[in-house]
Amino acid sequence: MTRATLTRGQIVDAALEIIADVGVEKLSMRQLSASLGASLGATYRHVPTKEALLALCGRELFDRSYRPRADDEDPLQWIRDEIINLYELIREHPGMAGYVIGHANLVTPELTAAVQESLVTAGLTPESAETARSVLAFYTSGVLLSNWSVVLSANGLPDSKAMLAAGVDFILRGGEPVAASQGRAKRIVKRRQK
Amino acid sequence: MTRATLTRGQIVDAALEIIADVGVEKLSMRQLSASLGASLGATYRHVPTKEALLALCGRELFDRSYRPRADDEDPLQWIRDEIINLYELIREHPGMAGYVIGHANLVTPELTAAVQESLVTAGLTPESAETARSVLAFYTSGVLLSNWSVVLSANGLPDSKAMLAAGVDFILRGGEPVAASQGRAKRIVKRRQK
DNA sequence: ACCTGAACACCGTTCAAGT
DNA sequence: ACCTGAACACCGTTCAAGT
Repeated sequence: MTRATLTRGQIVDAALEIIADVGVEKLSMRQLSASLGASLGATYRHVPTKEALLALCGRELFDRSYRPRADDEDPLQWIRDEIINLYELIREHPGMAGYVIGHANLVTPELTAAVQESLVTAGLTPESAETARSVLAFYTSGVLLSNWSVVLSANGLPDSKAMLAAGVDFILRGGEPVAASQGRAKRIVKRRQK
Repeated sequence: MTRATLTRGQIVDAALEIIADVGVEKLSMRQLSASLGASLGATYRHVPTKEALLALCGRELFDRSYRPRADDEDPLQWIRDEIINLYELIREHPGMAGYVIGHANLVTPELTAAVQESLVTAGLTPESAETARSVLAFYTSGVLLSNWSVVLSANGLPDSKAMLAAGVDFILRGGEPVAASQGRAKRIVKRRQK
């Protein structure tokens, strides 16, 4: 039987769904193809390799979690929300952290510029902002990749997001909270149009 | 043919050697067994699973890089040196970062205590020290896992260690260098006794 | 006890052959 | 053009059988 045209986007979305269900580790190209109602060869026509597909999935998660800063939005709060947004989205896709972070080209020039500008707007010198940017990026990467929630629950700590935010605050202003917590960060996840 | 008794330690060492050569990705239990002159089944008698073996390798790297702080040693400089030590050792074993970091139990209570004490000795309040500790841990994890050197060389930056140290300094004291650079960090790698 | 090596149940990837 | 599905060259893991 022949199939309606298969697309890269469909493959990425289907892969992310399986990953959300069972984790990256248990994703196979065969299962993925089956879930799309396609053959193994068909999938490979649109995606060169499994590794490449996972990189695409990583970028997709990154894109879904990114939200530009509104003009009237507190710059540090925006950074904090962005990090927490990405953190939650990745936690829903076990094992994806490495693919979101692994290849540096995921951090787009736009994002770099937006963070840099936010930090300067918040009062840091351009040089401090550059260092803070890289520290924030690596701190966030570390949090995403470590089995953070395990550590936390082992210590009986209540809220991983609060601790994540505390780390960001520490980096940004030496421990003073960025803002009185205005409820939790708005969670915005863009989904591909069907 | 029969073999002189195989040990877990030999297996871990042989695995790390292969990893240093070709990276984790290309390590197979068959190749590993062959390099030990043993059979596949023999290896599996001493190690329950490949994943478990890699966790052991991660811990071994961690142990090799750890060096307790001398009484007369500057505490912040010690932290900095420890991080750089681990960073270099991991870079020599491509793909191992995830296994060094992945499971939180690698960060032993001893290390946690040593870092905490060093930070307090350096003048931080116990509460700040706790936050700084977790920020440092995640920052370091992020650096280890990201393909940092790629980013750096792309930007034409000269010395990845200098940048790593700058990040640590930023966390520890807001950008002021921890110490006038006294040459590079002493590199101490313990190797298992043969 | 410890080891061997064949066997099992999978992988990712390719490619002739179909429509 | 796009898809099928068999085939290839591997995996990690197990386990009867040997010593």
